[in-house]
Amino acid sequence: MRNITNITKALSDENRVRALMMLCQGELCVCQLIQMLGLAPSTVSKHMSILYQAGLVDARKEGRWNYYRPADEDAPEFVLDAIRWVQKSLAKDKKIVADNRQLKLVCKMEKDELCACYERTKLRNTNPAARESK
Amino acid sequence: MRNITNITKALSDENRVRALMMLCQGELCVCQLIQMLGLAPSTVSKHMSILYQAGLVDARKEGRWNYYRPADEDAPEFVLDAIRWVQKSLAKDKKIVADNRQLKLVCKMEKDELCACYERTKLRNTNPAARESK
DNA sequence: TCCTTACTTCGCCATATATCGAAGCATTAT
DNA sequence: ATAATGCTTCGATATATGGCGAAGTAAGGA
Repeated sequence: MRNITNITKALSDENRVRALMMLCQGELCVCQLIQMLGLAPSTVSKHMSILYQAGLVDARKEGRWNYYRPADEDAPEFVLDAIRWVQKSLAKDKKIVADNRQLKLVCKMEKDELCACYERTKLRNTNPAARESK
Repeated sequence: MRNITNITKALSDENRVRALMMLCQGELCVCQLIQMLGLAPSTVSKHMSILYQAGLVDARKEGRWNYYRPADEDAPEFVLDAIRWVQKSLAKDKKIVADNRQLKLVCKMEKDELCACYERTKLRNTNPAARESK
């Protein structure tokens, strides 16, 4: 029961559903998901851990990057069925189709160009005024 | 997209999932659901309206009774698939099996015996002290 | 006509969730 | 060795959700 509601809870947020659908197009690092969702890194990280806890996605660490992908074939049947249901139900969804289009562009971007999501952090750390305030 | 998350939101609460699974055993009135879930009438009513808004259940009014049942064949495919997924995934769930057992007993109960859920209300209305306090 | 019944709606409260920025933690680059 | 990068964890806050009881409503019965 809890297994099932963990899945439905995980899928009850639009941004998490978008993330899962994007991963169905291919493995992505958190950087790319941040770019695509337009949310703070900490928020995206939280979303991914919820999807992970529900068993809907797998994770892989390579150097500094964390890559996520949908749960693979040896996941429980009810997990795979849930993923298939979302995929089937949203295949033609306007927002999802737009995401997939945008995703292709993001996947072509270089890593340093991509991680513009951290620009604010960079600015703060290299800003003398900000440093003084510590 | 919203259609889909309305469904996952509706299914993200254990009591609503239990209710839906019970309805899969056959149409039930709110009275019976209150008895089975052990929640306040207002709470159960709210839960049913959420399931209804998501399209997961249909409703029928007969006299004073409101009967609910799972969405039928002419509902959208993604709704039917969602119901089938829950049914399949929870067919052997301990809590659901126990519910189904208990449900058989509840279905045999008489209506007045059943609506013990309103006892507190009855007591309040027939209690002179309570009346005076108005 | 007035009461009871079977709900639903409303208003409230406690808890859960989504979001952010700050700080922490590995890993890689300088 | 130190700094930067990519991400996670923490703490705070605003909003959403689940729960209840009181009050409202519509139907049937006395």
